[in-house]
Amino acid sequence: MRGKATLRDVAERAGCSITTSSNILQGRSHLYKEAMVQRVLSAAQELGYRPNSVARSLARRRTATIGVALDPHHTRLTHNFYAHDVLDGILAYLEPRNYDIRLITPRTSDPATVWRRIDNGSIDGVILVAPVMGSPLLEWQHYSTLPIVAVGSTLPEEYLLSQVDIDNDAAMAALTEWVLQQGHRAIGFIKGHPLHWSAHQRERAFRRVMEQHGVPIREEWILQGDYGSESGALAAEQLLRLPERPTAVIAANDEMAVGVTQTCRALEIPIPDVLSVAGFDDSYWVQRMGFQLTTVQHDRYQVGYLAAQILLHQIETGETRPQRMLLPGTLVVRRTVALAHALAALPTPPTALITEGGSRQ
Amino acid sequence: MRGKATLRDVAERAGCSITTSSNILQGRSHLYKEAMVQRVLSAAQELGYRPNSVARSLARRRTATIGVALDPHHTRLTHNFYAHDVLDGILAYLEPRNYDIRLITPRTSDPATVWRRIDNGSIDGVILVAPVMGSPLLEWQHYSTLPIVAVGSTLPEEYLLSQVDIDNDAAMAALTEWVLQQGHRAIGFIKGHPLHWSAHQRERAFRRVMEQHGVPIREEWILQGDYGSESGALAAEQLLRLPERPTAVIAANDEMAVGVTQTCRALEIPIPDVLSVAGFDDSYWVQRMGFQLTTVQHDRYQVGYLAAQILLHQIETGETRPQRMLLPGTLVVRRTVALAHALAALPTPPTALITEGGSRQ
DNA sequence: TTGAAAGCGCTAACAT
DNA sequence: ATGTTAGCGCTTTCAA
Repeated sequence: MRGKATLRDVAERAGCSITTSSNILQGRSHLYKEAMVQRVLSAAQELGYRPNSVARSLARRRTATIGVALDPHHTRLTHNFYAHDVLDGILAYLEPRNYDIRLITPRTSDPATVWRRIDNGSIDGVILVAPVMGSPLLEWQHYSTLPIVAVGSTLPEEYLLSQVDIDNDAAMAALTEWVLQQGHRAIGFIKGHPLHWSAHQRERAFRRVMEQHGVPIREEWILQGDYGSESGALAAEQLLRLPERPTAVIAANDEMAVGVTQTCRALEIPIPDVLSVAGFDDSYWVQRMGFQLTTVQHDRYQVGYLAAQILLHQIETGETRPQRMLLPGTLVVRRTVALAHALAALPTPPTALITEGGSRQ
Repeated sequence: MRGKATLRDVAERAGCSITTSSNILQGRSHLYKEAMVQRVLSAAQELGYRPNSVARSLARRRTATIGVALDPHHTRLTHNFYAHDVLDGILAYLEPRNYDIRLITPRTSDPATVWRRIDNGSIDGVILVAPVMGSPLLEWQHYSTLPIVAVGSTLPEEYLLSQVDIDNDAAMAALTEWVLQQGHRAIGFIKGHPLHWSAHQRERAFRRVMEQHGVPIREEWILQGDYGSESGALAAEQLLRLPERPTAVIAANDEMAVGVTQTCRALEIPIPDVLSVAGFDDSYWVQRMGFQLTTVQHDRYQVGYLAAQILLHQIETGETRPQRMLLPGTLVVRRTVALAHALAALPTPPTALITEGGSRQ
């Protein structure tokens, strides 16, 4: 019985038409006499009636479901903390609005296949999570007319997509500025995964600020990483073997920064006394595990939340002109970046800033 | 045009009936003449036809979608690494079978509301992820007849649910055995969150093994935690303030074990020289962040994978008798548990065992 | 105030 | 080898 009563059953029991039941159960009871309303309501109650959302979707041509598509490049959700925060934000926005989420994790790179799965009539719109360069997700133009919002990758305009992301450029610029303000001039940089736009944006910001301050960039101190901690550890090994070492290194994300600290521990190079290390992202687990990493914090939850909001707006209004939204980051000063030895006191840190744990020892 | 061609359009263009198109596009082309097949196929191709999955679901009374319901107790996916692994496993099983996933994250504790969202005709079955004691997810009996599999919580039989989980009891027993074998007799224990069945199961296993070995349990060394690292840190503080301290402490999960190491660092208590610490779960991030924690590893991915498999089996066969499947863990010996001072060489470790990093220094 | 009827796009018996 | 027909369970004009 339960879970299978249909509108027709309710109508029969209440002694009215299906239309009437439908209307009343959808809240249009002002059209009917109080008695009718009661009959329908209690019939539904007694039968444990619950509308079949599939039938409803078909009739309404609206599914109240949005898709969340993860880039096939990120094969495992587990290892993709970015997605977790974003998903949380998306869920937080959608849940109270009675939208459901369909998780789509294509395992192929063929856009036709990918988009056949995404746009098959079961969702009203889709959020693309951190599409990398060459992602099939970005080839939507030939395959779908669904409202789309991309998050976690600031894409070139030509993709014609609404986007919400953190402001990689501004945040990395601020971080670099700050490291410079601490008196460092010999600064290394570990780049992120080359298929991620963010990696390039972060690197570019670093370079620009260095140039603006007239600080020379030593190319041998710029190393390739892939956002994984091992790559950070490896890069650090290379870096620290060099005859001339930097006094500080900025990693394009926290995980690589942790890799650097691991190498330093192995090599007995004290942080920050001999080498200052800065990360980027303020990753939950890094923070959680007690690393006192100086980094930049972002509200990725908010990224998801806003993306969902924009998407729903697009769905509901039909207004689908691409818009881009970049959220600012916040410098988080902890303990892994020290004043450079040579120089003494310098102007105090910039505006937006969190200081934790007091002293920068 | 794209995305909106219907079966009817295809039929018209191919000059045949809707049935014919439907049959051919579903792969029943052996029924038809080659010419017909070609006409339909190319008509579909030209129109960019893609079946509407909502309509198909309604007609077939099958959605090819399964729900993954997260316990409302775990408000944020971000902080719930358990769910990540399990989700990965679920996705890995379902993706190639063309099943989709609907993520359901109820924010209320009212079972009627929760189940109205879950069982609304849009899914063929549901996986309950780590339901805690008192979870609305467990009140399915009055609200749903859907096939259900619970993962991440080994529930009492009376819930009449199929379950897949790690074998908390056996794994904690093995870990405790091993700590005992290292010569420790003064062993503390930090309990997990009291609403999790796993917390009780782990504690019980610890106690049982201690008793079996005739090692007295000191209740002041058994502390309450909540699976969070702060709770581990706090518990350690209490523990280490005691006049008599244990030589080893087992935390009911890795995160709390990390908390313990943090307290130890602050108090300058060397691990494992003065205090041995063991964790449980072999969490990805803990491992990743370079903690050399001795712990127990579980294949949570496999838990998800199997759960999906069992669920699909139930859906496809109608066979819904509850079954329980517990996966064994593996001891992972790293560096945070040392031989107890008093005692020298003891019998070598038990069977299933991974040794990493060589020496247990 | 209520109900009849058409239809959402597809599937699947059951003809022919 | 192909088509007719009757739904799936609901929404929504439109008429009464």
